[in-house]
Amino acid sequence: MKNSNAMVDTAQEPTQDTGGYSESLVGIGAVERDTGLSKDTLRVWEKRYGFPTPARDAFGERAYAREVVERLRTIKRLMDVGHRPGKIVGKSARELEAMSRATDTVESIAGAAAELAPYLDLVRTHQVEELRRLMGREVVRGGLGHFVLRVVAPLNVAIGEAWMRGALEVFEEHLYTESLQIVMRGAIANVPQRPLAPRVLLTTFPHEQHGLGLLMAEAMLVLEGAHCISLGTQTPIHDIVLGAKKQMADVVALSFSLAYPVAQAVDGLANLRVGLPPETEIWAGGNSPALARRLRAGVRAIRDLQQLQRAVVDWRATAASGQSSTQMPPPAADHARPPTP
Amino acid sequence: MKNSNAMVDTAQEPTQDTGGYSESLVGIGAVERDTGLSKDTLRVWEKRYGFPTPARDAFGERAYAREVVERLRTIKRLMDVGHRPGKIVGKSARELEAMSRATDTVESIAGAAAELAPYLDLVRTHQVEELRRLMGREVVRGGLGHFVLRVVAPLNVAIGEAWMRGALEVFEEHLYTESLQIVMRGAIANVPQRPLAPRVLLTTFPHEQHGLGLLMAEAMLVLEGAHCISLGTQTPIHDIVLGAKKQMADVVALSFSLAYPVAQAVDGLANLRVGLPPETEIWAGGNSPALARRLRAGVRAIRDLQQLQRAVVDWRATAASGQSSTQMPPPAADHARPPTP
DNA sequence: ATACCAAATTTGTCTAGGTCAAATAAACAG
DNA sequence: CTGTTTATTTGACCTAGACAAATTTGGTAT
Repeated sequence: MKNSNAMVDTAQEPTQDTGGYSESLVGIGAVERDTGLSKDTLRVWEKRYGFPTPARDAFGERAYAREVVERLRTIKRLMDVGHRPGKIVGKSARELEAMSRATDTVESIAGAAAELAPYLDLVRTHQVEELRRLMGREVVRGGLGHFVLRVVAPLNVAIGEAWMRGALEVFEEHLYTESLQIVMRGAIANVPQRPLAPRVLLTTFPHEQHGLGLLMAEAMLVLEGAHCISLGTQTPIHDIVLGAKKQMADVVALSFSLAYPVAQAVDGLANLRVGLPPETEIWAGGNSPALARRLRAGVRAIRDLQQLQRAVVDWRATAASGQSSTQMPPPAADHARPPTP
Repeated sequence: MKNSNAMVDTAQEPTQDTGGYSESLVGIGAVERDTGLSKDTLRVWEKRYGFPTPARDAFGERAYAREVVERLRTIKRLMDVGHRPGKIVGKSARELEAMSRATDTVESIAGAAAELAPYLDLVRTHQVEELRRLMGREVVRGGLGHFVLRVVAPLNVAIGEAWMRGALEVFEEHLYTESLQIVMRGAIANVPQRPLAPRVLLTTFPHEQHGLGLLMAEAMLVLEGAHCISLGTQTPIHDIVLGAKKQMADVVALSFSLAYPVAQAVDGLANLRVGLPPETEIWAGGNSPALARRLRAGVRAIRDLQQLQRAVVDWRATAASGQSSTQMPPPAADHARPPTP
């Protein structure tokens, strides 16, 4: 069969520091994966807006330049913030950048706390060990809850922003993610555990790449004393249903990243709802714009991490009448114990 | 725009336990997501093999029945193990099941060690806590190296097999993976760390879903006293190159699962080789058949985990003449310290 | 101004049928 | 039995058009 990524794999030049001119072109399939824009969409944009107008390789197949993919990503991001394709597809990189900055500043003001600078610096200088140590120290000092709410959440925003405007390499983002994951998993494991209600099954839908949201949610839930069962990322809906039943979960918690296709999220949630027994709640959190819309009945949108804790409290209040685990013991203290000080 | 999931949303009946006859039909987009078979593939199968032949909804669009999707999933599974579409697409559910079972027996004989039974039982009965505890205990008792080599490796084979023949639900496999990950990460973090040569950058190529191999490799490397920097899964090749340079890695270690497309692996390795400086070694491990072929010069195939440790020894022997870190200190002891006994 | 409804526009998913290189299997030669 | 052709299989990609749902626009009544 025709190699799905002939161009992707082979045409990719080393891009040496030798200011090399690199002619790397990628196929439509690769662009779909990288941008989240379907092949259909890419083709229809080409026809309607005249962009992108990729070169053609020897076989007459579309060959997109790197910068074009980059621009498409920017466009996708602007669309996620509410812009309409017709207005922005076709605009020059310069214009797009202007728009990005316009939106940025709005959020940056809110987010750009100076306290994050040390973390960002360490990421940019690839000081993994030091980064991990700094995070660990912060967990110990302020507690896991404090760490998640005041450090991780805003840091994620900052990192995401930096990545979007190209200020961060992919591998730097990977280093960050990996470090954070290690620290948080360690911290979660060290929260004194008592199996209390509700039983919460955590996971994401298929194709959701980002697992950090899940980890943050787990942290908050564990602190609240809930009993967490994480399936990791990318569980098919049918299996979420199965798992929830077998584990007798009271709640299924899902995480949706900004990039996750809205249609799939809405769709999936609807399917999940019909699949699960009515008494099993569904909590959906994350940055996805899908959660801004009002969701179908029986799905609760969790807009931020504090709300997640409130949801637990609510659940306990409601469940007090009719559930087996009627007791409402006080939540665990809001801090993790360090491994061995 | 046409709703990608009109049918999914609306036509899907509750599927209550009330033995209800449910007429739930799903659109082609949903099937693509659920099975991983592209729309193109589904349409071309329909034409060539006469299966699946979905009903059509009011708008003339394909509407697939639940059981059909299920059967497609089975077919996909068999294909992942090497069966060709032409031979199996169109076979009845009964025949497919027979094939699934046939594959087992061959491999089962090799793998089925009785010592794994306790683990498998716990997975099948969803005793996550207990599973985690059992694993943790084994780590403490026999050491991390022993755990990885004698338990995790064969267990992975057994689990993979069970999954293949449908004896394991997806969510059970997720539970297993998640538990194992927690235990191993914890154990790795507890190996006394001294930053020694070689510096090894660990990651996988894009689309590689399985991260366990990576974790196992990291465990062995850390035990050998190597300095590991993990980027997690799915790093674009270009970024692996960038990361390796910035981190001054001596070795880039990749993991390839059985399912990973052979062509992409070979291709990617070639690209990576030209991208990296010649003195940076590439070690490729995993179950992928791609590693059985002889690889291009400058890429070392790591066939099993012991060989990985040997590779480290070899590297040190070679590097002794010409590298900065010439010393060859004894590797760390082959066991992790329990968190707080 | 504000709320609400209807018409016009925008947008992306789907349909159909065709082409072709790469991967695999089969046939054949040494 | 091991290579080397040749044949077959397979899915990614292509063009071009149809159409429902979402969004915007325009108008009207409150």
